[in-house]
Amino acid sequence: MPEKKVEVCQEECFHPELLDKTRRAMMPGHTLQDLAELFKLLGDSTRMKILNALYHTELCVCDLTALLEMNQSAVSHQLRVLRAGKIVKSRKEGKNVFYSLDDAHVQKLIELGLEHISEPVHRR
Amino acid sequence: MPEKKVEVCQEECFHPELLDKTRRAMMPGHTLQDLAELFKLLGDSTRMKILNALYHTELCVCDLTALLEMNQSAVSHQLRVLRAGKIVKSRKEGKNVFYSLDDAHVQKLIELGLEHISEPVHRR
DNA sequence: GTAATATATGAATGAGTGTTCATATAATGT
DNA sequence: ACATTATATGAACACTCATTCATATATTAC
Repeated sequence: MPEKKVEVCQEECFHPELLDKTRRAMMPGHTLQDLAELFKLLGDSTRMKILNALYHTELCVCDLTALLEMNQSAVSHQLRVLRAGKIVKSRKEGKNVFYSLDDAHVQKLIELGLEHISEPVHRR
Repeated sequence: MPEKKVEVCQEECFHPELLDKTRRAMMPGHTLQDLAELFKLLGDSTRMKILNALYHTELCVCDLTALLEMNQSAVSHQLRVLRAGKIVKSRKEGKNVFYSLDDAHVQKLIELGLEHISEPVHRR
């Protein structure tokens, strides 16, 4: 059998010194993982609706359920995801549980995201 | 059969006036959808690695393939996703295709995200 | 105590998506 | 022309994840 084919491209293609430099400049893997996980939390329209609803005021689960016109169970599941990600916090009051945003960064992230999607047509 | 059970909670639970006010303050559905879709693009560790690699310099596909130690096909697929989302742009030079970030918002989003995940222990 | 209501949660299901494999396209060199 | 290399892409597969259903827990009212 001939020697195993190397899976990376040949000399004229990649730029070792640039690669090394880039590799050193990159964030550690676990940081990138955490970042991706954070954005994944924001990457669902149901959760985005919830966050937008909580943007100005706290709301209880059944407020959110009525607002989103969704299954209460689905709302609770998503709230759990957001709570686990430290995006929202909860406060119990009698039978109700009120949710609110837990981090000002979230608002800023949403605002920045808005700037991106409302950008004028891209070049090209 | 008795009348259909209403799926929203009863009087003492939700707050109609607050709900109406919140409803009016919320962004239109398609905007929230677009926002979620943008964040979904950032919500994958492979794509986040690519974006971090392109943070300071442009790179060709095989540079990225070597850097991520992944299948070239997987890298190309993810680049296509990022390109479709207007996150990166490409430039052809001979046999190589060089990719770079297409929007300064992306860097800002990543920086903001970093602030969130590197936040000191949350209250509570 | 029981009944009613608000919320949480586990299991099942179905849709979405990332990776791999095989292959196609495009550009360069001979 | 052919061979080689870089990149793109379609199909298949596996895995993740959002929603639904059923049910459990907790709180209030009676």
